[in-house]
Amino acid sequence: MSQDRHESDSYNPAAVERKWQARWDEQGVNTWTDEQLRSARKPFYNLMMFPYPSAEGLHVGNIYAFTGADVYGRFKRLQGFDVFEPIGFDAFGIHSENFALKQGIHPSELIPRNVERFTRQLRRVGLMYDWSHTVDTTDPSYYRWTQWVFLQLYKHGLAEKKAAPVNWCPGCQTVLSNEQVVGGECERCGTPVEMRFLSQWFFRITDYVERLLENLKTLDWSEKTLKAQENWIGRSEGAEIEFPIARAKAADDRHAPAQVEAEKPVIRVFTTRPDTVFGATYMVLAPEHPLVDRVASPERREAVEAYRRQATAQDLVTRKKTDKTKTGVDTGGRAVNPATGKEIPVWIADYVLMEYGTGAIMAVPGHDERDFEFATAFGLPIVRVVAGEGDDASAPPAEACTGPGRLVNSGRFDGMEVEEAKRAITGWLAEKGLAKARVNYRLHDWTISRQRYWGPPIPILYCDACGTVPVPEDQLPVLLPAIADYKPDASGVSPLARHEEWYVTDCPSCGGKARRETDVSDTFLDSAWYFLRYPSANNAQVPFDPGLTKHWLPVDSYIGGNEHAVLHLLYARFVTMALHDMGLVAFEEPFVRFRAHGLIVKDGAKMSKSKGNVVVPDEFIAEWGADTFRTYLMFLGPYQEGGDFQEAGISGPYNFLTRLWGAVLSSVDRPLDDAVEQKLHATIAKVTEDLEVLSFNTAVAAMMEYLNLVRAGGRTPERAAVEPLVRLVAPFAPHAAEEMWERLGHPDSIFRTARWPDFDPAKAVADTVEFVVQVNGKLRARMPMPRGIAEAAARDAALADENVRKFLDGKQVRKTIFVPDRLLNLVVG
RNA sequence: GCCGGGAUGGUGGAAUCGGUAGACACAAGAGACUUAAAAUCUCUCGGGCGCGAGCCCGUGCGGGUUCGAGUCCCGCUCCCGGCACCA
Repeated sequence: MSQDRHESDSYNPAAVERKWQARWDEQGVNTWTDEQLRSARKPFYNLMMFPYPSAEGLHVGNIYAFTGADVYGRFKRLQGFDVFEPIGFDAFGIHSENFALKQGIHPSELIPRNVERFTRQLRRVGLMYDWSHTVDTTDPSYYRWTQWVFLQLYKHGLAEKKAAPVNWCPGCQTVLSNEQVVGGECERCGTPVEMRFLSQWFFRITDYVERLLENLKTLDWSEKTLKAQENWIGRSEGAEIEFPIARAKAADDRHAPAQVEAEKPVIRVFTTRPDTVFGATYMVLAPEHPLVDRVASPERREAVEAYRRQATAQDLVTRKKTDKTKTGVDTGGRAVNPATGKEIPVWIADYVLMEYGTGAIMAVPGHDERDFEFATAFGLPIVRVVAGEGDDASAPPAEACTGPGRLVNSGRFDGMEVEEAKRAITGWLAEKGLAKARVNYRLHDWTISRQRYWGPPIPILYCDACGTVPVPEDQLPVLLPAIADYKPDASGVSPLARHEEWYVTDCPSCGGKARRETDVSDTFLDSAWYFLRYPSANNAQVPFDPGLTKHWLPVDSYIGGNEHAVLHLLYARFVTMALHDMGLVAFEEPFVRFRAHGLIVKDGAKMSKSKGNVVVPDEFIAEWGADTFRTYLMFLGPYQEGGDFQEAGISGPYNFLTRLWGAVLSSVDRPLDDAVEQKLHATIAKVTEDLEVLSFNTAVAAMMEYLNLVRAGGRTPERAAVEPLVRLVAPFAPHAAEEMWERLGHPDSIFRTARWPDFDPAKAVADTVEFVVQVNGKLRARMPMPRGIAEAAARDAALADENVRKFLDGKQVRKTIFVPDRLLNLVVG
């Protein structure tokens, strides 16, 4: 007798899941051939952020994120879309390298091991991935094209090498992007970041800043993600104003008169408050400002130098602390306030940052808190130039006064309101050539050089004869050599710079000796274009096939963590926009819709090794099955807010699936009960609406509620009652749904043959409603009423109710509020 | 400091075009079935009063608008996330 029959009628998750995962693989249920990708009728690109394959393995947070995205993808598939759901590994980067160093295992050995483990875990969860279209950023067949992307940006003038102040992490011994510096510390290792001047490759993301900001309005993204991007870009409107230097140093004039003539002896400042220029009583330059030497008077030079040394030696954490006592020194130099014509002193102080604006400010102590604090500490003059309601125009403010008001002590602008004065004063100074309206951004160009080993080498050569030469595209990839001594050092150059046999090569242009760029590129470049690669993952000829790209992109739905709101998402947008301008892709924005999922916490705290509250998913899946685990994760809270992982709670979804299983197996062919039919339609409607907006927890609740009715009192369920429920539950518990689907007599996979159930809105509502009667807004009676009951009839029934009459107390009903099918409110007294 | 999001039973959370607060689930308690256990099914489950019908109170705090407020407005407190000596 064939043992292929079902041994048992009780729900055995492990057996069911093993069976269906094997069958999906055998039959290619989730994979696409390139031919199929080309001919798909209703393409739907369902993307989730690919993981970094850490040695710890997949954690609950990953599974939570992926399951939500997968539930949505499966839902779309059942709705008839051709869903492409790929996955890959973001395996380059400092994270991986640091871990490899710690373990003493070479990353080229460690990473494949981690990838393998991740793959095994992901498969166990039953995600609908197309395992025939994966990417691994460390594979030469992938990073070849990452290097290609670099070259495209280079060719279009968007990549340039320049000496610049950079964030240097002494811990990781590499340069970091501003995005990777969190509170003055390295995002990876927490070491305080120092400022260094190094020659680095930059991408000119600031060329795109206005579009990156403007396009945000067109995106269907989570509000918090949009806001984070907006904050990060940090646009502020104001003016650039010139303050002529009053006393240029005599020494300079003597030694380099021509240069002095060429340079305008002015200090430029950026301000968002040009209206307060009459109140600028001194100026401050950042200690690193190039004009410091020029303005400093000979007798102050020593003090200035001393302060400068002290300020630059300081790490950026301390330097950027708001609550720090203000320090600074007078340079002895003076500048002219272009509004008042008066000479004012020029100071240097570390509260002015070289990297923002022009690195110099006009200080208006009367109307800026920092300037006020500084002026108070050093006895500099404070003048009021804006007076609010009840302010004394003649007296200097007792604290920085930043509110609205009208101008005073500002000559012809007196009496003008602040906003108007901003425009008027900028215009007035502009006429004299001393100012212009300017927009300033917090966003800086993207430093992509990394003095590390574990990344794609930057595809650039330096030739004595030809200068900077891009590696010809047909010579890509520039392979990352296998070296044993990949540990970084304090030299400021990459470990690759220790390998002459690698970096010395022939110049492709003149044939002479050339030297390779020894830095590798930032990991964020790897992930800034991976979504373009997936459909073309098996094409070795091009980075992304134009036809497939046109057919499948932009991405229809993208789901990931909000920790990437400003890093990955901004870079991906920039790269896409640049490729669009090169005519390589048809769209500017890569992700039409993005939703940030919430965080899974344990006992109210973020899971972390040090707290010892990390939940290892494997054990739960082994104990309860992937279907229960998935359903539980989706049920525990609103997906976009995350929730608390409580072990006890998992039995709820398990019971639900078990009860559903029992209902399916015991179901009989019998016409649907009226009440069940109504609830069925209502449930389909609810689940459909909820899944579209990722409200997974309420969708699960609706299904539970429906099953409770179907099984109420131990009644035998109708087949027609449970069959649609199997389809509704399939996105959450795909394996169990397949098995139940099969036992209901369907030979092929539910995801291939079944359609998402339709509902009839007319049948989704009950014939009888529970009608509420209020007296003066307080609930006094509930009564079953036929749907659509008229106000008059409802009123008659209400007035007949004993309790209602009691509260009416014989008084005149002054007013009646009638909400159809809901309530009647009688207002008396 | 600025910008988002939030605060609802013992617990996770439902319900916001203003209209029955606490769906669904966990935990707890009681019961049915069973030799027993598991499984399954039924009931109770915000606080107080009442034999009961029912009544009063209750969605972080204080006001307000409204026939009616968890939901809207004003003023606070606390928590989470982003930005921050950004000129």
